[in-house]
Amino acid sequence: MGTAKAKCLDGDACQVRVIHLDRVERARRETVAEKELNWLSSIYKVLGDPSRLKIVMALRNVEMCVCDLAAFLGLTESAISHQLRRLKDLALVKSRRDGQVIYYSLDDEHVAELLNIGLEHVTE
Amino acid sequence: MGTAKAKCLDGDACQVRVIHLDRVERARRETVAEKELNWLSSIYKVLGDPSRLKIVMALRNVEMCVCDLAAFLGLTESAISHQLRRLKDLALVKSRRDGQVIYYSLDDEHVAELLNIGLEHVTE
DNA sequence: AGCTTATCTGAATATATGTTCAGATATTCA
DNA sequence: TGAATATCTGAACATATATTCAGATAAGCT
Repeated sequence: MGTAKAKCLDGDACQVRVIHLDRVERARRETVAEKELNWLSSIYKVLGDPSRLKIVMALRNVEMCVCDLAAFLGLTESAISHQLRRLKDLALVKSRRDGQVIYYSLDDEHVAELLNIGLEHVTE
Repeated sequence: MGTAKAKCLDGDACQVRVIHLDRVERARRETVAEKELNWLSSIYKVLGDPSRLKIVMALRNVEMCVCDLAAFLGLTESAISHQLRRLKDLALVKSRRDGQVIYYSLDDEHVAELLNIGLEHVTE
């Protein structure tokens, strides 16, 4: 460790500079699988929009339908529907039909926990 | 509750349709403060990019410098630097200078916890 | 002081994304 | 069946964003 001179990777081309080869190799060994990492990042990304986050935060407490959420957020029902689909595609939200009305709620305990940890961080 | 007829909000204009006024009002009462919600969503957003998530995942285990991370991710050092600044602005990552080298690591226990909960969700 | 290394910065570009609009689908009730 | 309600869908547009490139800053070494 310390200030080892730059080393090369990737065989011939050799354009990559590395100071701590051991750390890079360790990171490579212990890295999360690409597939899971992409999945996880898409989950964070979907929560990384104020409208969607407001939706899931509301759904922590009450089951709601599209037009309730539209009234709550002050957005078009169409906009809400688009966002709910993204949340549903990632299995953060589930839906239940009762007649013409479709009720949305959180899909999973993990989701609520993810939100709670985040809230803790933000509210100290 | 049930199938109450559409009601109006926002006074005169009356363009907002609501099925469950009680739920909307409850959501309004229990909602997270706008400021904290925006902050939290920006934290999720910054983790919602595969490159940045890979960076913080690596930093869970080892302190690393810019060019180590560049080698690990296969990206330009400039790109890494840009991303590290975003992570630092949100206090997810902190830095420590040792000579010419600047070492980056996670700033907070909450961050690691946030990542671990996410990983649990993704890896079952 | 110069030279090298490590990191940062700002402009530029190509891509992704949130919302709106207009219209389609699905369900209920008369 | 037809009308009304609730939700969905796809195109379009304006905005945000990740990366690259060229050059700037900061620290160590001779």
